[in-house]
Amino acid sequence: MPELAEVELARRIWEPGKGQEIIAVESHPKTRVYRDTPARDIQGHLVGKTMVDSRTHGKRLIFGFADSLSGSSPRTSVTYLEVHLGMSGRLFLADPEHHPDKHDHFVLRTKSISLVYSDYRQFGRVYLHPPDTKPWDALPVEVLHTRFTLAYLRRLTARRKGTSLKALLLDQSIFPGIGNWMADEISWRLYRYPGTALRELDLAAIRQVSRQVCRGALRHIADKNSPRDGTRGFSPGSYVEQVPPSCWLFQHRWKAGGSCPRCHSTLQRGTIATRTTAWCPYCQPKT
DNA sequence: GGAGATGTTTCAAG
DNA sequence: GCTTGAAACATCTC
Repeated sequence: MPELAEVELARRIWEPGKGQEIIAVESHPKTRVYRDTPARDIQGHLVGKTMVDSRTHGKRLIFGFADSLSGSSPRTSVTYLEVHLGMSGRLFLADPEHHPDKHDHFVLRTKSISLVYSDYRQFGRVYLHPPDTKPWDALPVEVLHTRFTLAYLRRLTARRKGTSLKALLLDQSIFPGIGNWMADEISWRLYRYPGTALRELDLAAIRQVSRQVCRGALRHIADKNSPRDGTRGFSPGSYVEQVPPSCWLFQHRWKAGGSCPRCHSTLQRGTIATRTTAWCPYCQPKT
């Protein structure tokens, strides 16, 4: 479920773990989320370390852990744990004695709280990067980064002229962090049918609107403090509740008989680029 | 009981 | 060699 802004919200939920020493790691080692990094590796590398960093990159959550500092000892190396939430993953806080339920794959214990990673569908995954490798160095430029220029985008899409707008926006190597609902939102704001081939589209407009939507989504969680008692995690799309209803397609797309917030035409639904897609037949006509 | 779900990877086909 | 699309993954909700 999580896209760009929800991933940022998840990061904030674990934020109270920063500066705290991990005294134990509990895991269900056989679940699929450990298909890249075995649970025992994570256990071996994180116990006794302190969380010193947390950030997001697209849909990826990256938490840095270093040896707990004592006195004047020099800065030690940082090991990064990366979490991808897949479709149904979530992070939440629990009390130090939290008893993991069957879908809580991963519990980092500190003296005062437990940091829990839960994912019932197990499409998510965790990676432990070798010490001092910065995972984001190898990741595509983020949509809101200054290096996400038109020239950069042109270079990446040079051979993709036949691909649909929807498929393009969902390509994480080009638009990291954009997911299904954001892709529909961007298409709607561009007044283009999501199945339109890239050769018929204006890449500068795609760049501009995708940045708008990313910025807008992040802005609406900016004022939210990370929940101190965040034991319930977050619900999908919870942050968009504050968006004026008339301004976002998102608010309407799943309602039965949902209508376009601009022209009030009944939204259409179908599968484009293998994903459920909603669009307005009047504002986004097939060409 | 059946369909569908806000994601990614793999593989086959074009 | 590149792009595209379907299937698979595992479980819950409607």
